[in-house]
Amino acid sequence: MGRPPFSDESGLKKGPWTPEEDQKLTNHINKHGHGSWRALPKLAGLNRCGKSCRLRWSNYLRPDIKRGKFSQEEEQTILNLHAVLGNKWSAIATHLSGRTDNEIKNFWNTHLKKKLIQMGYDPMTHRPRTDIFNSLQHLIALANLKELIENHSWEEQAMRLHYLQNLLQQPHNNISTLSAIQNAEAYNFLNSLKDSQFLSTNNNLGNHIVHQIPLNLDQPIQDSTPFSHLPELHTPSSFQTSLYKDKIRPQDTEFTIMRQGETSPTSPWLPSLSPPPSLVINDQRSKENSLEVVISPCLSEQGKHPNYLSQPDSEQSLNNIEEAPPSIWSDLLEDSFFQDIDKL
DNA sequence: AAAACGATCAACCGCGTTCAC
DNA sequence: TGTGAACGCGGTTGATCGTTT
Repeated sequence: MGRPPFSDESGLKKGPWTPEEDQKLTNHINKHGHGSWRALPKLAGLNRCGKSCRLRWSNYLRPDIKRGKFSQEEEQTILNLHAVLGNKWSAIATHLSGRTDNEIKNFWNTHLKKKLIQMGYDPMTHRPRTDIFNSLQHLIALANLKELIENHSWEEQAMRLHYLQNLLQQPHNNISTLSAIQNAEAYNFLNSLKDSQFLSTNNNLGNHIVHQIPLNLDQPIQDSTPFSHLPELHTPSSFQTSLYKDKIRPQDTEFTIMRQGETSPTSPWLPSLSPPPSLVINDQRSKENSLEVVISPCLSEQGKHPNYLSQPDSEQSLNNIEEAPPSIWSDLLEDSFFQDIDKL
């Protein structure tokens, strides 16, 4: 395995290490330590660069390296840590004695990532993949909405945006967390329009929207600023894009602020920090900035099954996604308005 | 039997950070 | 404070192995 030996222009050897080279490197480090990696090859009699020596030692020759398959417990630990740390392989490796960052990275890319994807989870967020990500073309179309709208009369623009608002302000009592997130995305999108140069340069349209905002929300409109009556939204930062800088959400759900790489209470890899949010997540704000992390292998709610990954197949989790109530996005995207966009 | 394909993983590369001067 | 060298990290590559057709 590896590449055939060859040299770079400086004459230093590259490619796979021979047993003789391994022996030289090991002997030298055992006697003198590695010291300066740059100086090491010369001192050890190796025709390699220091970087190559360091890598060979830290990933292969180090005496405390554990070899062989990852155990279930190690696998679970990696999942838990990745949910919190993201692709910080070296940080993850510090919690798995005998495993190198390279090994963990490879294991993640070849096994765990695929496993998560097959189970319907986004390997980066550790959350169920939403329709949003299956509708990339529609999102791209949304990004182009401004341009499209500018080609219509302002009355028509207002009508279409009003339609969007009506969809977004439907009651959410029975929606799942998943669709709540999707709705939040839709809200954020609309809100992004509010501050866009597009609306500020289309005063007629902006005023029209203000007057068209339905008054059936619990929270009254505080002022005449478009959308300002909508409550503050807390969404995972990993869901935020340039389109969604302002955070507006349906007010009957709340989200814990999460930084990139953090996991959510709904992550299957960590024990729930709160009751299962199958319908509504209530007041998670007290947990803001809480970085409490459970690293040990987690158990399911009942404490009987290790987790989703240990189930014989992933159909259950996939079915859960399929059974999620239709989101506002599907309504939005079925609208002829968006179908028109597709034709562009 | 052999070709095609996918999986695996050691090693390389480039970039950001740290440190010494 | 600025600069360059050294280091460390994450992403990517590509040869080899195993499986499927």
